[in-house]
Amino acid sequence: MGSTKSDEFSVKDNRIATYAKALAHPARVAILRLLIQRQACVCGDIVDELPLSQSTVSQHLKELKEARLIKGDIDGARVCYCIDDHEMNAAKNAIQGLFDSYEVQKNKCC
Amino acid sequence: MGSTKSDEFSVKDNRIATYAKALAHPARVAILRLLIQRQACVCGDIVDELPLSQSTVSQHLKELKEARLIKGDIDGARVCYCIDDHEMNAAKNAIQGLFDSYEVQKNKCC
DNA sequence: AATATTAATCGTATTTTTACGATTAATTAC
DNA sequence: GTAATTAATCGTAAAAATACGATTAATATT
Repeated sequence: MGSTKSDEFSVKDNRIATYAKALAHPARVAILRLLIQRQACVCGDIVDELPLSQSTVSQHLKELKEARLIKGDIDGARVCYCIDDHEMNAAKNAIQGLFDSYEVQKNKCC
Repeated sequence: MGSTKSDEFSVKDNRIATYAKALAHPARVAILRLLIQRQACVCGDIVDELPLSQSTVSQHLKELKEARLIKGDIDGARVCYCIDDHEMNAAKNAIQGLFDSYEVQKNKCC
């Protein structure tokens, strides 16, 4: 009890939910926005921009990495993060697909 | 400690996060999809379609209502749910806005 | 009026998320 | 080689989400 019954729902709905979950915290949205603006960004710079501790930012980065929306390139002691283009498009299409299906239904005049 | 530091982030990022959170569970995506397909749906019918108890579905409906993505019209003892068109568009635009800003940056050739 | 149906809410257990400080492992600078 | 920097991970506390059964309040049926 308490845990999510993911298996009971369609793969499609789970995919949308997973992508949405990655966007479901303002810190993670802010990180994505930062990476979009700057194309790429070293972890420390992200920490500097956010009102959160290094460890907390690292945790948010991990979640975005697990959702595959970003990837990190190791550059010596630093890690340079950037958007994962392929997965970002997949997320866009998955979420947009839901909104689009709404538009389609809406425009079926009755 | 433990709670989300919403105030520390922009209104824009919080709005995206809030809409995304509403979509961050497959049951809620399934509910939205159902309402899109059928235009409107009585609560009991939604319960019948989902592999969750009545109380759990009610809780998910509450969250979607709080995010304003759906609204419920009372019809006697029943409640008929449907998409809130205005807010659905707002959600679409907010989330799409993030993805679009990525597209724009990406196409700025360098 | 008594009973049945419907959907929200309450209470509760469990899990997950959020957040931080401390530690660790690795690279870099001295 | 030692010290400093960097970022991930560990441990932990607090909060929020998920799920369900039981109860409640309201309408509908008999």
